[in-house]
Amino acid sequence: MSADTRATYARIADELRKAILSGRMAPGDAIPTEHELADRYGTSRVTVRKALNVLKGEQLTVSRQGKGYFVKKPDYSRYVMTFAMFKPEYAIRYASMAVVAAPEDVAKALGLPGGSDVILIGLAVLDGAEAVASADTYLPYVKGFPTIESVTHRADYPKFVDRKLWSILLRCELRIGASRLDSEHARRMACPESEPVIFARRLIRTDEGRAVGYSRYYLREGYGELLAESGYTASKPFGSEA
Amino acid sequence: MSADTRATYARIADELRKAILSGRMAPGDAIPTEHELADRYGTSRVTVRKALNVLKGEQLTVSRQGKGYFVKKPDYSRYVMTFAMFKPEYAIRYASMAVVAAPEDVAKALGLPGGSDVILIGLAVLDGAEAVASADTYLPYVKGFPTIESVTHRADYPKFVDRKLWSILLRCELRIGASRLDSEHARRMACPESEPVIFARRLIRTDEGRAVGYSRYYLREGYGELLAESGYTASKPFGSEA
DNA sequence: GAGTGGTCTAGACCACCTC
DNA sequence: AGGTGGTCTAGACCACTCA
Repeated sequence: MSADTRATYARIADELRKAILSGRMAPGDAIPTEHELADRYGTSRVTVRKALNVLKGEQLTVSRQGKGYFVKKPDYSRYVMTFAMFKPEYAIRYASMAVVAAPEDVAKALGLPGGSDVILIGLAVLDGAEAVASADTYLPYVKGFPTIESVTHRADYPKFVDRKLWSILLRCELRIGASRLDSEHARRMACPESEPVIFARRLIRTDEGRAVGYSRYYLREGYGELLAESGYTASKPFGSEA
Repeated sequence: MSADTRATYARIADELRKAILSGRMAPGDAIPTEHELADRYGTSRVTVRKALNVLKGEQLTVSRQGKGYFVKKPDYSRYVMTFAMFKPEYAIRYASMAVVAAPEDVAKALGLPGGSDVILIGLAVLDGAEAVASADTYLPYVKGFPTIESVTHRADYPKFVDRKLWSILLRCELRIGASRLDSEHARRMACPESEPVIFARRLIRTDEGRAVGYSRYYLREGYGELLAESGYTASKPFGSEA
């Protein structure tokens, strides 16, 4: 009786979503067929499909041709994490900026012959006066391409990358481990050596697999924790609306 | 001239995707209008919309009503990570299983009064003979609900949760830091004390925010690294197909 | 063969943006 | 006012599954 301004597909999706999230429909359960939902809501099959696709985008359902739609089993082992390294509240102090011979692990990660020239950008992340993180970024040294100067104007390396220098299709791999702080980075951050830190390495590659950047990160306790989220909330940011 | 068995919308999506990923269309660029694409491919607007929604689900485009579709700026600071703790190639050895008074951090995380009874499940993860990880899981002790016995039959806690004991709507938060191994867990894993480890804490909550589980994880170097991925590949698992 | 989801059409009207 | 995307219809045919 009340004026319902919402779209029909959104109403259908809302009611099904509520039934799933409340547990009224459990993982594996069949969802009413498209025809039945179309009849029940007095709408067309296309509209019902749109509602069901919204739920599919939210990772709540799956469909199998010839069988039907089913409530999906959630995957609590998949997490969404944000890692930007340079939080806005922190400052950056450059420690080194040079063309150097690539260390062995760097050459291997970047797929370069041992000892190739690479650009090294070393920096510390400061929370006030205290250094809470340290990073070494290595870029393949290609004449005339990403110059040191262009990099220095973009403290945040991935943002620099976004500026169409490379195509949109980049993939980042982040490997997270724990380590003791070595003497070089302890000195850079002026903190006790052998302190336990998060040791993360990020490899940036193009879609063809060519490595275009490699970074080592050392995160002290003061930097904060890496926060990852799973479950329904995690799927939302990637979900489609239609 | 060749028989094209693919669906029309898939072909349109493929060509647009290629244009975006190759850099031919850059972030911020406008995508041809629905009408233009419909004309160009000799198909209906509905089919074109389906193709565009596929790309939207892949996080490659955004649409703004009244304006058009645009190539989206990628977000390389969002990562997708898998963390299941119990890899199939590893074995599990239980170290303790008891009802205990909740330690302070556990009580706080679970939102219980200090000293409340909680179920503690301590275990080590074994790679052959060597312990590579250790976990302490705490569950609120509710009479007759998740009993110790039911938990022991499900080494993997989230899987146990999936069995409809709680609704599908759970959220996991994983906080990742680095720490030194304390004496208790060093003893449990029979390894040197003060070894640097990944120290992760996972909090599981219902959609209403009620905490239903809290775990502390200690991951040694031998456990392996946590791998997180970003970029186009990362958005795929969550993308919608329509 | 009956029922299911997957694809597709040729229109329609609305909401929003820009000029 | 004209163009854009957002919603929706009432059908159609195809591909797949299962009895």
